[in-house]
Amino acid sequence: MEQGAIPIAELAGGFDLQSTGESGQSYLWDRPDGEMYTTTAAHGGDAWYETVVTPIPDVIEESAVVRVRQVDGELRWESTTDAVPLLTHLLRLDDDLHAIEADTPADPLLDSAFERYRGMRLVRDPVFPCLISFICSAQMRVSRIHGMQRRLAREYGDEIQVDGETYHAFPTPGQLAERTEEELRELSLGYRAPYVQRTAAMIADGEADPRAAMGLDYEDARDHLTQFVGVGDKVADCVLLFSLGFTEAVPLDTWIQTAIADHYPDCDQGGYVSTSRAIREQFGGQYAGYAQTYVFHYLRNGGN
DNA sequence: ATCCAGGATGTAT
DNA sequence: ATACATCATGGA
Repeated sequence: MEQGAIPIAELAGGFDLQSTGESGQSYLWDRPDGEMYTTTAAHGGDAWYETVVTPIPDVIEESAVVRVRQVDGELRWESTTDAVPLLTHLLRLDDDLHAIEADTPADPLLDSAFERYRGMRLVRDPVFPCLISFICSAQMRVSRIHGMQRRLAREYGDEIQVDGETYHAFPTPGQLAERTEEELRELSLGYRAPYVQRTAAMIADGEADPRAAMGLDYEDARDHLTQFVGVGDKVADCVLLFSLGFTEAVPLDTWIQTAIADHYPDCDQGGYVSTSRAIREQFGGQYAGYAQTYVFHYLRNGGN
C-alpha cells in the first residue's frame, strides 16, 4: 500500500483521531487491535483505524482501503490510493476548529466539552452506510451499532484482499436489498431488520435518493430523509450532520434531551421541530452540530 | 430479574 | 399535531 503522513500542525485547530473515531459519529471504521470503545479517551491513543471506502464522486473513483493512526504529531496513513484528499474528505480535515469554537457561544457545558475533546472533528461518512448505521442506532448502544455494521460488511459486502489481509466493503443498496428480513434478523438487527431491507430496496430501485437532500434547505433536507423506512427526525439529523455536511443539524437524542433539561430548559419547546430550532440557535447556528457532537461525547463519557 | 440503549412506527385521539 | 403501546437484543 501507499504510505504518507499529514502533519497535525497543518490542520487548523489540530486533530484527535481517537475521539473523532470513537465518539459515535461513524460506525464504519474499525480498530484491528479489537479495542474499539474499550479504552477511555483520556490518553489519546495511537491505535490504527481502518475502513473500506466505496467510490465517492470527485473524491475517489475506485474502492479503497485506508488505514490511519495518530503518532508523534502526525496522521500516518496506508492506503491503496493517495489518502490525503480522501482523509481530508472523510475526517473534515479542512474544517477550522479554532473558527468553529470561536463561533460557538460560551457557556459552562460547551466550554468544558470543547476543552475536554479538543481536536475532535465531525466525520463525513458515505451516505448509504451512514443511513443504514443510524437506522440501526434506534434504542441501541454505540458499541453494538458498530458491531451490526461490521457484521453487515462481513456477511454481505465485497471482499478486498490487500497485502494478505482481507477487508470488507460496506454492502451496496442492491446487496442489502436482496437479503430477506429474516437474514438480517440473524445479524441481531432486531426490529430494525425490515427497516434496513426496505430502505435499501427503495434506494436500489431508484425510488428515492438520499443524496437529493444535499440540494435542499436544512429542514426540507430533513423531511426528505424521513421518507426512508426507519428514519425519523433524529436519524435524519444524524445523516445530515455526519454525512451530508449540514453542520447546523442537531440530532435530539437522549443525551441532548438530558442536556436541554439540565442546562437549556427554555429550549424545550415540546415537539422536535421547534425544540431543534431553539437548541440550534443556542448552539450558535451554522456549526451547532459541532457543539452537539462535543456535548454528546462529553456527557456520554460521564461529563469529565 | 429489571432496566436501558444516539427511536420509529402504527393507531387512536 | 400529540399520546401511547410495541418493537429485539444483550450488557449492566
